[in-house]
Amino acid sequence: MYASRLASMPGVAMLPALGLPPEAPSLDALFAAQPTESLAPGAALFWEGDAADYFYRVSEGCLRLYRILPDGRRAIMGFVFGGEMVGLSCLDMHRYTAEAVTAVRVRRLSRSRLHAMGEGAGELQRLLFTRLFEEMMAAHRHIIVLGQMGAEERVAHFLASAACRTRADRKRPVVLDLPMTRLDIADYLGLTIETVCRILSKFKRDGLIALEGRHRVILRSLRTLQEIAGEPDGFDAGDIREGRARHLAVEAH
Amino acid sequence: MYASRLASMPGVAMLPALGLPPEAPSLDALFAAQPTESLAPGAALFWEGDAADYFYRVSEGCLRLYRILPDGRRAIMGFVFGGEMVGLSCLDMHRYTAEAVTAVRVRRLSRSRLHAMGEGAGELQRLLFTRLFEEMMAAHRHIIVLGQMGAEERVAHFLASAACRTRADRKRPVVLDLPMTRLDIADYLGLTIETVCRILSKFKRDGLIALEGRHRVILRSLRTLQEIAGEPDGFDAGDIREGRARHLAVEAH
DNA sequence: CGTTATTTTGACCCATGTCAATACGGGTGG
DNA sequence: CCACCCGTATTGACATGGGTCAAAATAACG
Repeated sequence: MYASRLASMPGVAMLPALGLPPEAPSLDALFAAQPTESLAPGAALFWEGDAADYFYRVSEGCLRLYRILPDGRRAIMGFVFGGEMVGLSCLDMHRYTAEAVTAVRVRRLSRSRLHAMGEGAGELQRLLFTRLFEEMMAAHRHIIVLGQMGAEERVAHFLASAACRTRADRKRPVVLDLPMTRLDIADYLGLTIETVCRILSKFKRDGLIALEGRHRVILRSLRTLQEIAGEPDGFDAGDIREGRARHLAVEAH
Repeated sequence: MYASRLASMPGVAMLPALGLPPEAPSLDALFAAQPTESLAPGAALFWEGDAADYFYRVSEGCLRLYRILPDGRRAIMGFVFGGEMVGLSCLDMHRYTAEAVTAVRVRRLSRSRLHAMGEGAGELQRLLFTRLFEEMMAAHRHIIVLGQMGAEERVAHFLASAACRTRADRKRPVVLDLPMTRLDIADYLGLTIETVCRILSKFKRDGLIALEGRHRVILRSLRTLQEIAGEPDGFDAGDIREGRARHLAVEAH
């Protein structure tokens, strides 16, 4: 289970060390100095249990992050797209497997090396902390989706938040390319393939989306999807709606 | 909604600054230098949306961490018991409300001040990172529980992991004091009160637990509960069991 | 084009949620 | 110390969302 590592596994390239402008050692700049590695679809970037010696920045493609439970079920913790980072949220070893959904291009950064040069640079620490908090927020959102939302809400939320990641403006037809399979989506949302399909079909019938092939979804009404999802995220709704709130005090008497 | 803060809100006591042994500025030591504050049951330590100026160490009692969704549902993200910390996992403002379940005693530490002195002390940074990772791991566990496990598994997992937190040895009768209500448990596990009750009753019928009053649970067979929960946590089971694994390749042919 | 994996749809069933009644427990005032 | 009360918990009857099983349709790939 710990076999089949990276296709290419070049030694860590020399960092330009302190040759970078010390005032802005942006992570991006550090990554840019690293060689690019490639992963074929289905290949693993790292396995759950591997030593977490590096973290990564995906420049192109899509990864799925998952754990396999003892009885074989698979829980997908998240997806990573081009421009995003993976591998920070663990101390000593990876807590999940990262596997290429599509062909992927990544650059890696040595954790220990970064740590060493980071000692001085509070700036870097700050960046890492921030990234970590973002992951934490994502985890919290996921917990809420899985713990409180019904199937329809979950799928709507999935589509809506995918749309956000593309920075698509809230205006008309957002074209999404979802590279993962229905099973991936199901394992991510804690549903079954069939349920995901049925709900996508329903959204289609209702004119909320259009499906083109297996991986292209056109959101005809992101607004409506967001409503179904119960607001993309927290805020903007200070008013309590309908009634599913057993913990609220009884109405005025 | 942003009202009713702490009962007592003393200014941040002077830190012994660098008077502490610089080689071991343990967080506990820092906390110990802070005055203790008290919270009555139901009182909030902080609210979702509050500026995250401090973090806290609970010396006694139990807190629930939750978010209220726009439609009034409540998602409990976790519970905090004596000896544990809260309030780290956010950058600028708290992502959930922390509310006392029982009477609580806490000490607070100024985030900015700690940050200032932390610049030099890589040791401290390291401690915070570690705590953060632990929270991350807890979040991941929670995601798996909510996404993949059935009601019975969820409750078993809840009991088993509560038992672990008390550091009770795996040997016979573990006596748990669960200060939260059934509703709290339900909102934490993504279930309803009724389901939680029914499953507890079933466990009782099956001789796995005994209930004493509303808050005391005696685990007669932690082992069995852990099995129901599908292993307390990941490992130790390299073998794949029964069949709920659609993503596994078809059996040999 | 044919072959195979993925997706979609349908029929059916079960685990949980919902609604409603009852029982318990823990505090209060007599 | 006992009787009463109210919030919490438990139990039951029933409804239903979503899972399961099975078949058909569609896409991807050689």
